[in-house]
Amino acid sequence: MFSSSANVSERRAAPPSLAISTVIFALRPSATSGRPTLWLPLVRRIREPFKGLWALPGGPLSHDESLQDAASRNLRDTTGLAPSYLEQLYAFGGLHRSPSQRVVSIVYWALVQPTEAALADESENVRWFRADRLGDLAFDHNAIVDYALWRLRNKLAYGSVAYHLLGEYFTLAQVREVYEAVLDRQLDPANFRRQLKATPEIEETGEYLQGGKHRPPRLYRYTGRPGLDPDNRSTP
Amino acid sequence: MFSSSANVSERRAAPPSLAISTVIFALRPSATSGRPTLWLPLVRRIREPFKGLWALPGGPLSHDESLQDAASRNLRDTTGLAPSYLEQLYAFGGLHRSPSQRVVSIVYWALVQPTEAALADESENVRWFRADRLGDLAFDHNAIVDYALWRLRNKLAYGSVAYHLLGEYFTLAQVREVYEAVLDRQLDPANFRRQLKATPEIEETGEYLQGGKHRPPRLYRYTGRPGLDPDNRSTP
DNA sequence: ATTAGTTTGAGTCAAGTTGACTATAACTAG
DNA sequence: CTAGTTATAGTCAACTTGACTCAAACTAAT
Repeated sequence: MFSSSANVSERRAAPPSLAISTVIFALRPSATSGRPTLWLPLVRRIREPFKGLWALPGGPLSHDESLQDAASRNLRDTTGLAPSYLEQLYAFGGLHRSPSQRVVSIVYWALVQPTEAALADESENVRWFRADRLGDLAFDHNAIVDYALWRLRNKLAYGSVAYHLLGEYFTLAQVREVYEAVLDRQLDPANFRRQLKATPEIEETGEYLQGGKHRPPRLYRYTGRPGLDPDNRSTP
Repeated sequence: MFSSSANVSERRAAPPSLAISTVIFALRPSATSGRPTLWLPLVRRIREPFKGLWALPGGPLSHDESLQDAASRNLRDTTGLAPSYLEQLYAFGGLHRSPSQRVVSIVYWALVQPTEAALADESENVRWFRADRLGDLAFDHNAIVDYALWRLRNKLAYGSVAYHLLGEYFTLAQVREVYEAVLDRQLDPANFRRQLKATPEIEETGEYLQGGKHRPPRLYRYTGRPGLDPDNRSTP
């Protein structure tokens, strides 16, 4: 370990250190509108640099775990959550990301289902924030979150990722609400439903969602595997 | 540095080491058909592990260069080339990628123009191979090349990347040949040309390519920036 | 000079997709 | 029983895509 007071020659001599961080997205009802919105958990820095500021959950890579396992553990340690989707985002390795020491961060992004997200740990030093109202984060973490959001929007348009923000059963309107929250624009209900019904990975169940105030919508299920990055390729 | 004979306890104690590698694509005429085909340069391993096998160009990350700079230097050192396109591919960090030591490799992929590629260094220990006929490579490099190919095909379909495999001026038929080489299927010339003419980043020049055996085709130019990953976002 | 061969480049047509919109069905709250 | 609201189906015009035809422009061979 290197202290934050490492001088220049120490810094030059040190090999770049390697860390894993994760951007964790979940849907929570907005405080104002009640509609689902994107939220993510951050942890407060308890030491320099950036002491007191909020940052992405992360930590060093231990020698006996893969990158994805490290991200997964990291997520469980800080929030108590198990992700329903986990993918590598990017390796950030700029020279001046941390003032004290050269750090290369391999960042993952994750989606968790709302049932899980509801029972997530929250404390003095772990808190959930709306993804569009984060304030200034430590290091380059604002840029990282921006990129993760861009990726999420992209994957969403591509098609396969929305369901991992929902539970096992969902209505087509709920899927549309996910799209509307993430893309931040309204979508035509009828046209959206037509597209979803055309994708074979969405299976109609016999069930209906009861207890609503209006006509009960049919429940659907997602059948289909995510993976296309190297770590997920072998599992069909 | 750790020797390949490091014992188990040394291995457990060592922090994972960090390396940069690059998958470099260029177009060269096929020996048989003469049509453009994808080729990439590999370097021969001169020490264990995998001594004698071919591997992707790569090396350690030095403390004073960014990840992208390291990939770029690495490319220049082994092949003498400057890339016209360079993007991060993935960070590979499986536990058993190297038998002797835990290595995390941040891999970039690059495209070089054929004029450059023609004067690339080639030697006993640096040689170009057809991307579809590589044989067994060192480490997990076959999987890495497969993933890079998958990414290339994807980006191609997305639209912006084909021109970086060509020179500054090109005919629409040359662009089609790039697509045919990378996607490995024939495309209808008339429909393909219609699509290209609809993309605003392709600009008609007044020039024609002379010296062909048939009707001289018009020359075009690509105007448009690549970047969408974090390292290239600020440059508009 | 003429013709055959080849590639460029424009256009047509049917099939499929998308966005805007209308209409009906099925439920709840009063 | 009625008004309000959401679910779900359907229509129609605009646009996109793939298969195909055809003329234009050049070279090479007769």
